Amino acid sequence: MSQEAIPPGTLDMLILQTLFRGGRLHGFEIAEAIQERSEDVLRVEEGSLYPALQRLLLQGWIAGEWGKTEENRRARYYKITRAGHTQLERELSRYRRVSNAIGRILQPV
Amino acid sequence: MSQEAIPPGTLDMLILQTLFRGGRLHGFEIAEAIQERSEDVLRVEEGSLYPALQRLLLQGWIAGEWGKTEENRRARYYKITRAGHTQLERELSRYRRVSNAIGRILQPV
DNA sequence: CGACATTACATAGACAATCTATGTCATTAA
DNA sequence: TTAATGACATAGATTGTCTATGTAATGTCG
Repeated sequence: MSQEAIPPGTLDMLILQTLFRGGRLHGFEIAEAIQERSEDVLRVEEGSLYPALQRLLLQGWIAGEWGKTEENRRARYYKITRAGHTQLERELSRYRRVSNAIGRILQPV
Repeated sequence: MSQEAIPPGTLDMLILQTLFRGGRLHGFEIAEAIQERSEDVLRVEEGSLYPALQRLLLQGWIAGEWGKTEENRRARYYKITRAGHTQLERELSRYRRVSNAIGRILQPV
């Protein structure tokens, strides 16, 4: 089944939401979670994921710390911050607003 | 009320859908229709609109002809072609697919 | 009559955000 | 000891929107 790219402007929201739901995850797990919950429709490339995580760190919306996976590999674990949660709410409401607006344009008569 | 930009990747679909519904419209009317039906949430800038119309013309998805508005101004009137309608269907189904996938990620538990 | 706002189309360049391609390093498996 | 995999990372290409600007024609108002 053909996978789709993440629509520009939604990646940060999807990462924040995934961390909000998932608690403490490293990069790979975040990408996997997005792919799985989308039922394989969406796929996050690593070249999009890691720069996005850096942006979110820099904004203070997520916090990260180095650790080890169960398979004993180094990995950076992230969790969403209080400010990140506020930001998530902002992005969610903006997304819904736009989404509904597009829906009104698309809906027949 | 603050307006939002058109999400990247959706403008062509919105134009095609507007022409599908509206019949024969010129550029300005298309932009107005999108803004109105979105209840003023979305706004298409001219710098986005006209290049998009050129793309669609080039692809053969819309056809255009010069005419006069009711106020006697020159304007280019567009209508959607058969190929454009096929393309619209493609873009609609892709949009819904992605939209639903994002919905699954966002929905609580 | 002349200045100005408005309508409508158009283009160049800026900018944002994703992707592709590539690379590194460490661990586990063959 | 080599190969495959997991995990992170960056550079550069690409795409598509926006901002800013410009032209031209019509209608309006002092």
